[in-house]
Amino acid sequence: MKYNPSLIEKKWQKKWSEINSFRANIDYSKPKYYVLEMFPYPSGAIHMGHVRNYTLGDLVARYKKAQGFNVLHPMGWDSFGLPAENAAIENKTHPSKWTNSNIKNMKAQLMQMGLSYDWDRELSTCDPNYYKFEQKMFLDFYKAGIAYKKETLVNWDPVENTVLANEQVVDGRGWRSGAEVEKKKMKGWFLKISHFADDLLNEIDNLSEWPDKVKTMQRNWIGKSFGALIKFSLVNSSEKISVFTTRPDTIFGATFIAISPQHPLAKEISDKDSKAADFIKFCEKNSSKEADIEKAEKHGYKTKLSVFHPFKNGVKLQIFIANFILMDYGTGAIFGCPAHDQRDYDFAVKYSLEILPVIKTKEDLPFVGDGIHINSEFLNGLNTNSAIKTCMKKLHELEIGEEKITYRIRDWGVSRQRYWGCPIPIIFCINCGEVPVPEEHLPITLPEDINFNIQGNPLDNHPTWKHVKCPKCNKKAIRETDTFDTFFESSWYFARFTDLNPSSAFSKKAIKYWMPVDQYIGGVEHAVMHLLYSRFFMRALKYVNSIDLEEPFTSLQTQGMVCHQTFKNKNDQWIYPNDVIKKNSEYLHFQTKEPVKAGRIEKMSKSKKNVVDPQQIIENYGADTARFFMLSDSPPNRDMEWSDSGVEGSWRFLNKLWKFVKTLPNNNSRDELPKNISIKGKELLTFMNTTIKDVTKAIDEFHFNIAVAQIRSLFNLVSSYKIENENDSKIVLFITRKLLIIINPMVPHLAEELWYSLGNENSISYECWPKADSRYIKKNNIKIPIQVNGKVRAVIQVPIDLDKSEIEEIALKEKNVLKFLDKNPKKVIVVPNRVVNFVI
RNA sequence: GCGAGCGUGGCGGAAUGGUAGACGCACUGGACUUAAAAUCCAGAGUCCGAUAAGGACGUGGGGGUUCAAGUCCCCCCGCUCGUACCA
Repeated sequence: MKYNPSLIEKKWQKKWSEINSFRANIDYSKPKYYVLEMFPYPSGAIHMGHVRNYTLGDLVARYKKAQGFNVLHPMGWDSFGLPAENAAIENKTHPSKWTNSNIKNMKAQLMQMGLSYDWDRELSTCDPNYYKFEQKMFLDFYKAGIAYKKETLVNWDPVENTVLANEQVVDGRGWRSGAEVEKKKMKGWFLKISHFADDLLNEIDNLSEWPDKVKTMQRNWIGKSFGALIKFSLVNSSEKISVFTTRPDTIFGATFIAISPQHPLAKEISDKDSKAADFIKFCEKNSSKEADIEKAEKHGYKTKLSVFHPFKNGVKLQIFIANFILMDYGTGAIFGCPAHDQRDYDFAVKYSLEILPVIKTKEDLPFVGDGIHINSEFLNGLNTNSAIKTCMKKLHELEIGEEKITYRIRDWGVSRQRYWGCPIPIIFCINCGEVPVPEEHLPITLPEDINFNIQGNPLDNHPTWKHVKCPKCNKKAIRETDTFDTFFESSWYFARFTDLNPSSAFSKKAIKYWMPVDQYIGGVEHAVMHLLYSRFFMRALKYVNSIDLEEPFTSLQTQGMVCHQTFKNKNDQWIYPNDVIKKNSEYLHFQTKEPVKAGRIEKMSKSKKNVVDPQQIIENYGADTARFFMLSDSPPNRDMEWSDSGVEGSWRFLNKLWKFVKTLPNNNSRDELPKNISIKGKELLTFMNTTIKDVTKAIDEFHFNIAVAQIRSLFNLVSSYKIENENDSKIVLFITRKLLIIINPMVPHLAEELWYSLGNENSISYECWPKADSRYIKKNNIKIPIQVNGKVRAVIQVPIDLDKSEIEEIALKEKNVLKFLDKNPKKVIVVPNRVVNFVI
């Protein structure tokens, strides 16, 4: 019988579902293990990125189950979001219809992959039964003072009458309308993540099982910096302007002041100065993306105002409005010290401002390093650190400044002017102002009858939905028509999975047993925002006594992207890999037979057409082959290349495995070894035990590609073993059983089928993960390289743990070593069991 | 721009500071076949050498630390992710 994946995969998926193999229940007799992959946005069909992510998670889930853990492995849908609205506009389908049909389709696809999810715990964030809890959470946050409303600038498309996401602004224009995007002030809801900034920062140190790169990125994102607030007095005015600086020591090098176009003072100035108003307008045309702001050419407008230098008598500093000063950081105003700051330097050169060095250096300006201060009166002769301290003291004395800690992180804006999101439970009343919706009125659900032909927010345009009576005074009032940012939903779904009870968001018992998530796996693109918001959310929920937990994820693994070769035809148009055939190392178009140019290997994306549909792969090769290939080539945290030949290789291997097990003498598999084991048999068992040890280590360290390589090696060895007698047969069977158990988390359908064909009666998923038998692993002899001046000249085989002197003696007998030892060695380095190096 | 990561044969990748290239793919030769596919066996970093022994070179580039560097340090180049309203 040939290996027929479509047959056996369906069979086992059905069986697992019948016996509820993966249903998770609280069981205090076992240690728990919660594996979670980042849930998908239901975009329509699964892509290779999903296949990779969920294959990794499934391996962990099945591996941990085999190790005796009580495993929770759930899956759900991050189903609110912008694409559903775009689809609604383009295809005239309702977001909910579109979303739910996508979910149905994608769920069927995930089912085909044989993933060990407890589908009883499936959730979808656009379901009122999910989002009703987050309306309650928001009210709790609001009452506790960690949710508040403030004014913010948004991208406004004047043609569509819509707020645009950064992604929808292309070269300063709306992607659909093509209209020039304007900045518009709008009020929106914010969560006080800044209140938890210190804790979020400090606790990073305790996330020992997180990748360092993610921790570093989060630290930098929070961006705590120690500095000073300095108040400058305006000339001819009683007003003062505060600036934040991390380098108060360079104050004597200050030659100008720059403020953000959104600074209140800029507003004041523009009221009287039309050119200033024009300049601010010009700045507002620019992109609001940080990258664009930083890369944009620096522009400034010289106002008529200036300030007094706090220490230099009679010296005045001109105030500029400048496009590169961010209102959100520090005080939205800086003093410019061109000699010791790159940006200030560029600005000073452009506007011919004075560049006054205050730190001694031989290097070119700007010099941003540490050094001895000059031209700085009472700071002269001091290094940076002492100059900062001395300056701070002086600022205190004169009562014009103080120490100040600032954070780069800004409060989280959660308002979106969109339909397909969770409604924010606030009512605006002319008499009573903001009124939280009474809890008994929750959930506030979205109206179904919406019109996407009218531009703007459908909730705002809806004829009746927003008109309500004020819960306090019963007079006419209107609902908040903003909905939540979808990061809101993804900030607590992992906790919800532990118990889907309808009455409250969390059950204490379930949270206590299952949380935190032991292993969280997802794309590295979420390294900061989603993961930081989730960490914040748990703290915020704790703050309002909703949950007793801080860190949501104990161990984190981030996966790289799935890439594929790109192809273009002679007209430089992208070609689907499916339409390309290879002939004599040349690529041709399948239909036209025209030559095709092979381009770079890039992240799979629809625009470049270098996508491979997982559905096709599963249909052609089966889920196990797709899974096995996903695991075999690249380490999970790196980008991987999907290659057709690589898939073929995995397919071939699984076929070999199939054939090998199917042709074994079926003598009712028993987990036992014969009494007499030949030398050859012992060698094989040594290899098996070493493999078990190494595979276990590789899986623990998330190096699944190494685990695959080692399993392949074991298979190569055991399948080429010549069975000569009953004892050999028993050994091979014994090893094959172990091989199937350790490959089961990778290719569960195949492993299960072969397991039964060996005569076993229970699912392989109930088998325990094998332990390496240390008696077999111990080696007697070891190979040691002999070097002369660091170059290998020979390799010797010696008993393990041999004396240094004896190793040296043996090494000196090697012909090729002697050939290079024309002098007496100056030094001999012998590292037992490792290396010998003669230095001449 | 800033923050973070990555860079090893023809390709994906392996390697506690200690024999660079495990395992696989592609390739080449052979077996099987009327033939092809599939399968099985063997070979293989590059160059010199005889297809040997052996040697030289070799982990993006340049420098450094060390008896010894893919691995540690400094500088540079390239690519990727994030950059706060995509998810």
